[in-house]
Amino acid sequence: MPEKYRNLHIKLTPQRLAILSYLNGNRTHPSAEDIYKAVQKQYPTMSFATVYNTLEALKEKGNIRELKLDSAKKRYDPDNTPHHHLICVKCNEIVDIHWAFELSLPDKTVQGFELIGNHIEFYGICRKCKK
Amino acid sequence: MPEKYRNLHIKLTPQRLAILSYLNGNRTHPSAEDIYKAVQKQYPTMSFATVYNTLEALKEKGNIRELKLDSAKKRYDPDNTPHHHLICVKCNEIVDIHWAFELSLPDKTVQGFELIGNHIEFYGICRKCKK
DNA sequence: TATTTGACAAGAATCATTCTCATGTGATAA
DNA sequence: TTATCACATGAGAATGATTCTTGTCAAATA
Repeated sequence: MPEKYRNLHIKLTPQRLAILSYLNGNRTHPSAEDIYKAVQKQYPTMSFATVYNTLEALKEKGNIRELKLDSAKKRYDPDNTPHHHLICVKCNEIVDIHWAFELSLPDKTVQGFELIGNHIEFYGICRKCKK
Repeated sequence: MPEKYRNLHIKLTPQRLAILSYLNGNRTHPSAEDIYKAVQKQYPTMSFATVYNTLEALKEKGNIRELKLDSAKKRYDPDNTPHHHLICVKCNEIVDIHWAFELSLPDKTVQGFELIGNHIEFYGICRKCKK
């Protein structure tokens, strides 16, 4: 069992390990379907229920982030260090932006909200789609 | 016909005017269903097709923005001036943040993307949900 | 007037996601 | 060891937002 999964405190079944192994180091920000298809090669009986249940558990533990950048489907990011995203408006490719910004807000603009965090979406056209 | 709709260049039917009138000045970032319910009071035969068609047309003309902040459904913002959003992680209330930020990126981080724009999501807990 | 164009509305279709439920399995208690 | 419990799995049904289809209608134009 990889060191990084030690503190997950969820039952690590073979299916869950396969999902974790697919996510580990993955920079493609896969959807549930991407994960399902990939893991199904190894576990032909894998069901979407298991994929979604596992993603939900990982999300709760803070191991992955759910992205709303793609309006057609949720996508997941296994990199839980703070970072932002750049998305191609044509093909929906997502790349990570590891660059810090100072984003403080004047009190009067937050209307009594207790601020928790932020996330920047950059929009653009990727190299492939420009051609 | 209100001045601001002059340059829309779409056919302004009664149904569309009702939708525009509901959106005009609306700061609640309504979903398609919110719009449907509101306009249905005036036009009982209103259908979702008309709501979605109209929203699509308005989006194309740059009159409204489609928001992806709420993963359960698309929400629409009739304010087309540049601004960011603050969303309550509990009730999904969205408020506008009219505050400008300098968000330039070093070339090496954009991986050949042609940058178009950006949008910041601030997360927090609203006054009501804090109680 | 005849024709064309595009909007409307009802409902069907699609599709991502969630739910249900029967079954299985590993851990723990007796 | 055996019984019980908690929870994961998987097949498929259900849900619900959005999109599509199709027939009808009305305004605009020739």
